[in-house]
Amino acid sequence: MSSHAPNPPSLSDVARLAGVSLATASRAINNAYGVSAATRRKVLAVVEQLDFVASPEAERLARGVTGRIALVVPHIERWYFGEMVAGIERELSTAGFDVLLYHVDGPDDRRDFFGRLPARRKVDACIVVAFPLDEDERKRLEVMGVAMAAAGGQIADHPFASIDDYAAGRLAVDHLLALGHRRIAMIASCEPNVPGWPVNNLRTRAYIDAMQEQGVPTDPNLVREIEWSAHNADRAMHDLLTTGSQLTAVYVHSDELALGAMHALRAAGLRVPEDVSVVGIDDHPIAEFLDLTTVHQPVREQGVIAARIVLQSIHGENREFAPQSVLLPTRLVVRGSTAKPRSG
Amino acid sequence: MSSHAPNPPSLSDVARLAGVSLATASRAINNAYGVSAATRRKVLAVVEQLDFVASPEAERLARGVTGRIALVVPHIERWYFGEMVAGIERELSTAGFDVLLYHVDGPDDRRDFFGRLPARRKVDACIVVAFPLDEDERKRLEVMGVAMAAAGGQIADHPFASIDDYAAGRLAVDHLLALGHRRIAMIASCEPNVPGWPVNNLRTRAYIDAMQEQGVPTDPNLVREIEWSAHNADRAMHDLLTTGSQLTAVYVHSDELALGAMHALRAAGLRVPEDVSVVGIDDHPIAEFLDLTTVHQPVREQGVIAARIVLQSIHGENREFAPQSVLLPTRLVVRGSTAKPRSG
DNA sequence: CTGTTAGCGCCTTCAG
DNA sequence: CTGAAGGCGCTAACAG
Repeated sequence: MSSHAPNPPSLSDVARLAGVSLATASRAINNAYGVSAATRRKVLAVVEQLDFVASPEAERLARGVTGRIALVVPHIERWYFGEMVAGIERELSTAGFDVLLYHVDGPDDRRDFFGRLPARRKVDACIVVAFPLDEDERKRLEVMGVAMAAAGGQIADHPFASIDDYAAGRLAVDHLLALGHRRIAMIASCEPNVPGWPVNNLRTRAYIDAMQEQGVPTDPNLVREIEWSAHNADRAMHDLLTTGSQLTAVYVHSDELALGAMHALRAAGLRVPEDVSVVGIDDHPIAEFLDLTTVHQPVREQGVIAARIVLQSIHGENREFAPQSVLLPTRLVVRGSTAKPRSG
Repeated sequence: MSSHAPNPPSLSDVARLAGVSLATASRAINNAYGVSAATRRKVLAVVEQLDFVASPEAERLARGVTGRIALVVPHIERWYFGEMVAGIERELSTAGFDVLLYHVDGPDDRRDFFGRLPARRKVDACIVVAFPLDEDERKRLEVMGVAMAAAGGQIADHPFASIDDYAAGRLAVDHLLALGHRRIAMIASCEPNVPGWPVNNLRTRAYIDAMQEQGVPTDPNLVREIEWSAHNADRAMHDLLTTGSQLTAVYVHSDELALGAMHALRAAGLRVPEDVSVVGIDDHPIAEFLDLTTVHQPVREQGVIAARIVLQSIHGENREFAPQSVLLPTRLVVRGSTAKPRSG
């Protein structure tokens, strides 16, 4: 409990004060076999007294592992990502690992991160959160040469924890269809510069399939693709409305985008759900207070599982043993933003 | 670009292949003085070829610094905290530091973190984000013996970057008062178990002072203190309404709480701002879409400045040189949730 | 300008 | 059960 401004006590201090050798002190502290109970007690007493903590640098240099795991995450200010990080951090720190945070947001960050790979040689594993990577970026990650997992997404053939975005999308669109809607618009989000990101494809394909299965022709005039932001969703909704497409419902790729869409609806003097039904995806905490019908996904859990996956592959490195990927379930949460179409 | 599964190349590999000594290789790589251009080129070529990266453990063991900074943050899933982290991370990584993330949420996390101090000996400095600490926790933090700064709050006499919560509160309440409101309710948030946390005091005191200056008696029936959550705000608003306190406006300590309050208002069949005006604090991204009048605070900037503060104190450790704390400005953002009182 | 020599603080055979 | 000695990979004087 004493504050040591000058030099932290070293193992040799402990050894000297306890009257044993360095080796013995080390063994006692690490609970290794072959130390008498009395000796260990003596050493630990000194540790306590000196408030000794081993230098991780030295410890790890000698041992050859870092005890750290890199967490690569974009948009950390958004609920989804923060929630994911919360789950991951808890699991990792409980397992005794430290989390090295790499926030990769804009294209510059991105180029910098994958170019320099600042986490290289600093971690035992790496978790990438819902991050669409291009081919080059994936290759760069591999040169880190450590275990890897994806949370809320999928990267090459690495193990992952995520949801089935297609199923989630179907839940939302099928709900609208079941209510009797036919003129259903979609506001789809797409990552800039990464056209192939699966999430979008799947949530979009769910829409297309669901409509077709009901024999409803999908009308390009009812679809808008935007870069993720409530502003863009607001504008897209406004656009959809003025284009005069006679929609009775709108399926939005996420709740925060739905917020933007609802704003545009209100601005246009339309009521939800009387005039237009709205359904989102995520079950973001605000959804409840917006009375928004949405598809719930367990976010924190995805983080927890991704963390367990890398922990597993760190520990089982030697044996041939591939961790299992996990797809978590989603469920429709019906609130007040959806209803039967007026003229339905 | 080659992936090295077996053993990463070491400095001695580089030295051998370049035909120089370890020391020279090290100097060439670290841009130290006293290396001929030709030699350096040769060494760097080998570095490139081998895709060599120095072992941070060894580097730091030898150098005596860690190149890491601890970030202690609660509630990372909330916008405010995520935004703060984004600002801090960017600044630190640009300066070449790695960020060790410690998410401290519930009481258990808390006890664990301050008990074990997992960051001890692992970092050169520590940034604490808007975290109310009790006396014991602050003392524990000191034993880490490194530079420290607070972002969005204040800790003992450490330098900090935050806003003037009193001024922010005044901006909100004075606005309501100026519109003619007199029956103004307040929904105040308080951290559990930390009654003395300044933020709440200041935002609350702003309310009290503002009312008194206008000669409006503050009525305890118009005030509710809750633990931070939109749910609690919802309930508090409901309670305020049913208590029959004849309020015409409500001042809420933050935008996310205002969302809950607005939900209760809507549920009660009341309209904003026709029946009740609502004002929040933060200028959370959703505020715009809720058409919520609020007080803007620069969150990311607070993070950036806190980061600069610790960087400064790391570099200026030797000289007597205390970094300056910073109070960032806030401003009222008037939207559609506030208006003159009906009977005003 | 470059090579040699000690450590940095701890873990880990290998003897005793 | 315990001590002595070497080494993890790199940096930093100190000589040449």
